[in-house]
Amino acid sequence: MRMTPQRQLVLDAVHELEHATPEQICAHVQRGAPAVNITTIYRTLDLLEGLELVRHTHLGHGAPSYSVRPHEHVHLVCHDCGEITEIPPEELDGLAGALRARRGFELDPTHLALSGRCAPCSHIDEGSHIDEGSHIDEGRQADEEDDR
Amino acid sequence: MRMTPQRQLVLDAVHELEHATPEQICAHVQRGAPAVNITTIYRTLDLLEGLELVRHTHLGHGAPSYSVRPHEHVHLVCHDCGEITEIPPEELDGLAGALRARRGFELDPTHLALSGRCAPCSHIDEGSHIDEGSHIDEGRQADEEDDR
DNA sequence: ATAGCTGCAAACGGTTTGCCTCACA
DNA sequence: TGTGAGGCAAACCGTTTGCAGCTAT
Repeated sequence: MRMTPQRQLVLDAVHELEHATPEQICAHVQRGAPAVNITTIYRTLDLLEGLELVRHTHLGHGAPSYSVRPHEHVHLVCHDCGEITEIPPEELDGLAGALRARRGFELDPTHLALSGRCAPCSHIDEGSHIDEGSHIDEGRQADEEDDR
Repeated sequence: MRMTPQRQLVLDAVHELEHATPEQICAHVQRGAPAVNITTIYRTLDLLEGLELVRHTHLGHGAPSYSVRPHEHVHLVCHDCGEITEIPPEELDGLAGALRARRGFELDPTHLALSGRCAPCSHIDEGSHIDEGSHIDEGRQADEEDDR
């Protein structure tokens, strides 16, 4: 395997962006090297994943999110506002131990996100819609077209 | 809203199939009513989900899986062989309580699957590849093209 | 010369959209 | 008669494939 410029660029992009979809990585790479094709992004991500340099996480809907390998954590996705929170994998140790003991299942908590509602969204609902969307900013919204 | 024949058929299919993708539901419905279009399946699933009659779970890759609402459980997906195991949501009560207490996050454990390796796959690996793919049957495999 | 990497275009699976028609309250 | 449901075709996003040309060995 050769570490070509394209491959280095993709790896750099994954490092810089943290939690980026292939499309976002592509856009980032193309800012410096417009000729790079999205096909190459996909092929390279596959390759880097095989080398255990990066890994991807499914956040629920749409495209997976890539991050660099040593940087592992569990993702909590709010399905109201789309906010993503990271927590250390150790918080799932109890569950992981139980699953291993009870059914021999080796949990890999970083590969799939956990879904639910973040604190602000839970509170909004308790107080019967105080101010719809108050803490939701432009960046990424999950209103109607939420998930799926 | 009217409970049209198509809608009833989709709801029936979700009941009968349990954990079916929209495409599978469509195929099932079309066995009895070939004219029903996949568009209708999607629209109806959306609708039934809004009515809280069904819900979908992301099993990681590809299409989500729909099941009837009261029948809830957590899914464990093996990313070696693709096997799906169901466990009662109560097994995550400890984790859910911790997330709620520590960060106000209301976990919805049925919406996203948990990923890892099932017991047989873990054992294969411990014994350094005794018989590659021994317990894996034709139905659904996850070898190379596994996830993503 | 030959392998491997890349770009391009086309296909793909899953899903959504627009539009036109139809049935029914 | 007007509203909403369904069918169809086309668009869409995310991803993969085939193939041809290039490049470093």
